[in-house]
Amino acid sequence: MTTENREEKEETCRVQGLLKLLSGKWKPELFHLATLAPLRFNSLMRRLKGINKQSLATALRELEDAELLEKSVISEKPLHIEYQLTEKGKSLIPVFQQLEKIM
Amino acid sequence: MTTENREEKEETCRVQGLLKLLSGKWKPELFHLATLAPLRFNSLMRRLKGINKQSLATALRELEDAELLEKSVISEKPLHIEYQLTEKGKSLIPVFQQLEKIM
DNA sequence: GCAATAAGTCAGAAAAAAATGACTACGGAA
DNA sequence: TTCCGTAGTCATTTTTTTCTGACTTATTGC
Repeated sequence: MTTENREEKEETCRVQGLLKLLSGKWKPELFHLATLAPLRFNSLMRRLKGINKQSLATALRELEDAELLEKSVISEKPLHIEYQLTEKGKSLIPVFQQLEKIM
Repeated sequence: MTTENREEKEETCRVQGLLKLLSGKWKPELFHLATLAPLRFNSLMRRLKGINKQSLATALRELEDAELLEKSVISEKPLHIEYQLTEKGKSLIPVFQQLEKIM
């Protein structure tokens, strides 16, 4: 069996979607912040230095659509919205920790 | 301590570089193929359907620069080049396996 | 009622990533 | 010496992503 032949067992990469979802200029850090505490839009605008509303809104929506984050309306003094990790989102935390060890 | 206050312990995301490296249109699948067997340029051109030389060359160089892949000249019949995972590259395999479970 | 805070949307511009097509360089076979 | 396979590079175009600035909607404080 030559090295060339060994390459035959083709199979599409299933990780692609998740990597695409978590990549880009802001999403890795956004996800990381989400692992620490619930998040609010304007707070994120301040903490992700240099981001703009459009990009933040898009990133949040994509993570929400993928069910890694969920949105909830908090009925406190200034009525506001919080984003937090779903169970699926939390299941990614150990993966991130492993990645940190490798780098 | 309010939810807002809890967000204060800022810390940059260390995973960003690796996610950036492994994302993009072709790199996840390229890396995945690399986990299966050593790879050659023209074989990859055929297997990554729709890719072009430029993009493949760039992806390979980036993974090589990050020391996830290494290049070696094989002195066989038609002298050629093989790309294979480094030890650092191999350490990513279990991470990918974990990601696959989550999806 | 008027301004401020909170959480956005939208259209267009700029920047970054990916694709195209032509070209290069080397070794081996005919 | 000419052609083929292998492994690319380079300049330019196209596509995708990100940014900018103006505008929106709802709630709250004065």
